[in-house]
Amino acid sequence: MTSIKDVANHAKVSIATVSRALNGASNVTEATRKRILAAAKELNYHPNAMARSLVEKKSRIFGYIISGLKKGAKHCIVQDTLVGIYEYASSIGYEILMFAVDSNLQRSKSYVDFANEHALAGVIIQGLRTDDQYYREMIDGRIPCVLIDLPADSSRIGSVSIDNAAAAKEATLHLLAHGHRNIAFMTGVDEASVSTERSLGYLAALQQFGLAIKPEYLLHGNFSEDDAYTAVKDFLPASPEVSAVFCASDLMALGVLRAAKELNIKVPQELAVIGFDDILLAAYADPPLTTVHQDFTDLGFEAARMLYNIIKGQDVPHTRTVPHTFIVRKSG
Amino acid sequence: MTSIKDVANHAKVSIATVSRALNGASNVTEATRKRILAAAKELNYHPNAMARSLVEKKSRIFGYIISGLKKGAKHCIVQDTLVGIYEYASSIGYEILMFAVDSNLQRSKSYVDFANEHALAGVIIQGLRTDDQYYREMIDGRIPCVLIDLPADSSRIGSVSIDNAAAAKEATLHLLAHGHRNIAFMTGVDEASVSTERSLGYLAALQQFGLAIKPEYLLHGNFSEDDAYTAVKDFLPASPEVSAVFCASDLMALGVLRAAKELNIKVPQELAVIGFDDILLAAYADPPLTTVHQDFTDLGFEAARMLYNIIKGQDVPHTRTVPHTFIVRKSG
DNA sequence: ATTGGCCATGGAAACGTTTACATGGTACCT
DNA sequence: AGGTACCATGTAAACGTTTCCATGGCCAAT
Repeated sequence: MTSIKDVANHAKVSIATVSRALNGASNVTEATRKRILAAAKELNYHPNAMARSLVEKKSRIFGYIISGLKKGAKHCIVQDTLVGIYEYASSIGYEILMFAVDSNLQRSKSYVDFANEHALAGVIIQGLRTDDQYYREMIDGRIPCVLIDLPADSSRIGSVSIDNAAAAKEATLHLLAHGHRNIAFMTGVDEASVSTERSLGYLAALQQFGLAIKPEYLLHGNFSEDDAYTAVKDFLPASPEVSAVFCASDLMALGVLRAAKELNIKVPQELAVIGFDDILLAAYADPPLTTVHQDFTDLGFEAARMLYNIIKGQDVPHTRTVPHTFIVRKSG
Repeated sequence: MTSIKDVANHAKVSIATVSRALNGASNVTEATRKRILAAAKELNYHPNAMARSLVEKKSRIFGYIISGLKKGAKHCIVQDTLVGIYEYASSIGYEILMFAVDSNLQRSKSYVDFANEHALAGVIIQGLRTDDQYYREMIDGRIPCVLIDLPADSSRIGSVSIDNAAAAKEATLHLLAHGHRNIAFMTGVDEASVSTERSLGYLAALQQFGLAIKPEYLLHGNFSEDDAYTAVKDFLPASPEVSAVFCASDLMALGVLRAAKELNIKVPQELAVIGFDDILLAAYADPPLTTVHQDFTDLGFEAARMLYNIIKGQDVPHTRTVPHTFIVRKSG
């Protein structure tokens, strides 16, 4: 590999000058800069990222830390988010290093160590529960963080998400407007803030219509298709007055759809079902799912953009709400 | 950050001994090793990846180079593959750095430069066409490569894929066994070896049944749902004798399904449709797609495993065929 | 004409590792 | 007892950058 030394020799200057010229420092004569640029190009020189990071004590790499990256996922959330992160990162010459935190994958090190070892410029965290073992240490550390779908409880870190409460309220209001009065809600997991936000939206809509809140209408699906299926399979026959189920995720809505089919309950005639996320399968479900669309690519892009702003010390808001869309299909 | 120096001071030894102890060199007394390990743990020491890579001239990072990572993909191939790569990489303490090559994303540098700058231990390449601008340079370079779904034309590099020709033959034989004699084939793009392999399998099956090959039955879908839709929309009405279409990808099969629906052609009664890949949507299509299942997570895992073997100089075969499964659903 | 200041460039340190080589002690062999 | 060989440990160089500080030339001001 050709190093800065080779360029220096070739251009008959010192390595210091080469470094300055290549990094756009002002104090280099135009003539020498040109000579250096020419030499660099001729020798096909590309700076060694590690040497640079070592001296700068900071790499030009974003960490993308995700929880729940596992085989056979029924959605492309990670991929879609990655596209957005990648798009922004590549526009500013940054790379993306992956880290998956998975309970059944015993890593020898935590993502905190991971971030430090590679002197990451910043990390984007997605899908993590706030009760995670290392969460506190990470966001209290010295490495800039942007959280996707997690609340930022410190002004030092960023947070990006859609307005989950508003979206959930919107969806519930849609059901209410169509005459539904006994609407069950399938929650995800309590440790995920999006889940509680969506519950809040659901409750707010009921309240707006002056409806009493029935705790027995809150079902627990753990963001899992199977758990939702099980929960609803017992619940629906026992509560025939329920005419609609609003699910905090499409995956759970799919489970509800499956249960309804097995119970011979017609969707949407006898039961309206609404999901959340608009994963790929939502449009292909039978019937196609009415749901809240969130654009994970946008979410990723905005997260990366915010991260870069934080790194650059820009004084920008550290919370960003990305628009969502309510999509009416056939299920409710 | 605590460095090796801190550990050395704390354990009252030189940094060289610390390095040796931590890297499991044999020539360290058990007593000092223990003392060093204790010191490292107490100080929460983690070696700086960049400093290490710099002196070793090789990082412990795999590059994952993909073509066609874009917003709104209708499949999770990248994500699924990533899971497999990640699983193996993390088991050996390696990380994954992403690189997307995309025509509409003008990167300032090529993936060859990318790999060199980061002194990647190796790269896994997926989705690339062999006529790519940098392909030759990359696989002829000094960085170990494993290709997914690309033929390895050199013994220095690895290649992982399913047996595309056999799978395509299997699918075509299935149609033939069900009485179909006029079977059209929807190809992907000629520059993708999987596409030509699948063509070969299709032709081999026809040949086995002693059927003449009709060039007009070869449709061009460019691996695109819309292109397949367009191609078949003209073709089907003009060729009523055709009773089956075998597509080199599920996405194209989806396009065919859509066209058939619009042409009021019943699938599978009037037209059998078979796809390839078994993407998530295949099972949810209407009717559910009969297709060839390939496990991208396995593919990724095997690619990473092979890459590591190559790096370690293991003398293993540089071509690996991962099992596929033919899945009969409702479409053909 | 001398001095002061600015500016382009160079020298060298520093970043945190690994590792080749040097060193000194201990145990074994003759 | 003297020498030798081995083994644990230390010293220092090297990896390729960036950047602080030094240097020297040139121009302008007195």
